[in-house]
Amino acid sequence: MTRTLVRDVTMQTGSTVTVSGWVNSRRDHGGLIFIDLRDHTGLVQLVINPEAAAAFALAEGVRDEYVLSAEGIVKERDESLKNPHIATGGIEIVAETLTLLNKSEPLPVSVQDDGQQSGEELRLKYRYLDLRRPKMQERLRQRARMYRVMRDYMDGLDFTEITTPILANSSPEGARDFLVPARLHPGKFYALPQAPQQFKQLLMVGGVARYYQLAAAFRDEDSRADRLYGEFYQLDMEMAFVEDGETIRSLMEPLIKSLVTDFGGKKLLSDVVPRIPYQEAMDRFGSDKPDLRFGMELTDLSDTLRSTEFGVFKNTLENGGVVKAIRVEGGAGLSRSQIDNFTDIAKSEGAGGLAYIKYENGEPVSPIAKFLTADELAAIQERTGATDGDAVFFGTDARVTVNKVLGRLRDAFADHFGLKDPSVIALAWIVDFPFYELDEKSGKLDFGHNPFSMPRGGAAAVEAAEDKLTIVADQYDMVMNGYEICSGGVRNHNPETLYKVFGVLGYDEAYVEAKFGAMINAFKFGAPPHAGCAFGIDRMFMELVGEDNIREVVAFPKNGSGVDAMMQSPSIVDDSQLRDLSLVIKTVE
RNA sequence: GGGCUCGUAGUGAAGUUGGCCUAUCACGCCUCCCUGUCACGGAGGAGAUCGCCGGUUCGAAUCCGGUCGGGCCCGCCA
Repeated sequence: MTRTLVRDVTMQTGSTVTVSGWVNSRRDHGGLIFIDLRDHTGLVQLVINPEAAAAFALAEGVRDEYVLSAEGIVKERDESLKNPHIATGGIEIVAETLTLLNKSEPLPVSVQDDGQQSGEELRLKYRYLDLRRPKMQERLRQRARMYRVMRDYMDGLDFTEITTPILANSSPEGARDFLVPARLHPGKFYALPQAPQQFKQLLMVGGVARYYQLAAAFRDEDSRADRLYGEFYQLDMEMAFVEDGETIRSLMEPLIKSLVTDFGGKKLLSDVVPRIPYQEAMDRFGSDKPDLRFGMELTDLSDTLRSTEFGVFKNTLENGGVVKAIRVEGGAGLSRSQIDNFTDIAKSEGAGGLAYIKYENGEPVSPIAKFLTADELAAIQERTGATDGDAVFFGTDARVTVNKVLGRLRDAFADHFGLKDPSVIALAWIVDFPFYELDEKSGKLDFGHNPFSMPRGGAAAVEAAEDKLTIVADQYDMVMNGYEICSGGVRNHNPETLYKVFGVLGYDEAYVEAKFGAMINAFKFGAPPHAGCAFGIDRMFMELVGEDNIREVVAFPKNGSGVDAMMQSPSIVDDSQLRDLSLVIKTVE
């Protein structure tokens, strides 16, 4: 007995077929029973007449989500009975035999897309039921298609997919590791890789030249709406004999564009993907991952207001801070309580408050207007381009704080005014990240992004720079609608330069060798220059299919506190397992 | 670690300025009726110690304190 898929049933009109699936719904008319049977290809209506006595008797006891097999003749429906809303609505199967393959208790969550959707907590606990929903089925298939597009593209460019170890080593930089106790080496641990970074660089030394991988990455950091707890997937790639990031960017860009348009069916804001230096992005958008679907660029008014007598601005400017502004079109219509909400957002990012000017009936209306001269008010309006109906919001503080505050507000205003067109994807490369940055708390110099990237100009430039903060790395992120979807860089393949960049932070050669022995060693044996990057697949997919929660695009995600509500992991293990691992559990404060 | 927020039948919601709440509605569930439905329809029924603990009060789903769990955010995280 061969089974026919529901989507193919129409082609079998007039023949006898066998279909199998779940009872999507049952409509019992007393002397006639309809069952909508669902498989992974769609729905089809079974008609069960009393003449098929055994089938009819069984159908009377059938409930939603029972698993059935049905054999019967595919019959074209009378015109008046056709249902244009479903793909198989032109036909129905007149069942001759029904076989009950399995029963089902009433479901704790809905498996229909429409109507009430259960809370996420329940959906995750019963994920196997949630996955029956057509939308979730489609997500899983779409994701597989995206994998295929990426693999086809990389294979076509002669890249080789290589799987790197999951049992790897703890890395001192970056996120918190997941540790795995090593049974054969009591007291020692593997770590799950935060990224295949070191392995892929070693592949370059190994002569692979063009590597990629759809790689699992593991990080034990708290989750967010756009950040999974624990594990996620990257399109990780690396390429030898590349000395500038532009080579990588222009190599990967067509793939992403095609994912946006061909795969995602979205419009690109611009076919030219801008390259925006990090500092410029911070100054113009207040973010290193700006959403470019809308404008609202920040205006620096520090020079304009250099001689103001308004105390708040004056003090900040005298202390080396800045005054910047953001013009919000239509912002004059914001209510007091709405502005209070934006003020709270500003404060959460470190602002003391949120000054603003509304432009109504040709007049600047503002609590601070009386502290500003007419010339200053005119200059503010001219510089920001504000017109009637707009509002201008000010940030005044140290430059980094102001950028952060206004960047966050820019995003919040865009949400409020609905400026994020879901059918449009705006891409950008953020380039030239600072190699070093100042740690805010300690005030000490630290690596900005990744210590393994090449400082522009190499060791000589590091040596020569008086202010180490001015050293730039050939390091780049790709941004998609305000989400960072890729990070990469030209790597430092030179042992001497590696020692140098660590030396600036006070680490000696012995430290570097202890921490990154394999890589340093490898680099002594003819390491080619190389560069690469890694795209966050889950996050990219989420944006392409228009979800705003990343758990929606993963089959079995953990919840926000790292618990798999379905499998109940993590869990307690047997004492014998701990003994094997030479471990004793002792809870510490 | 911190901030905000949510927790009411199987599911989704209403009620939350204390009292006609003996907690409302929809879906689902159970029983019965129904031969053209496709959100089938009709009649009836069951199902909730309002997350948990404690307090205030004559009286608590409602107020207070604590606690547990979820979500969003900050920290953290390429």
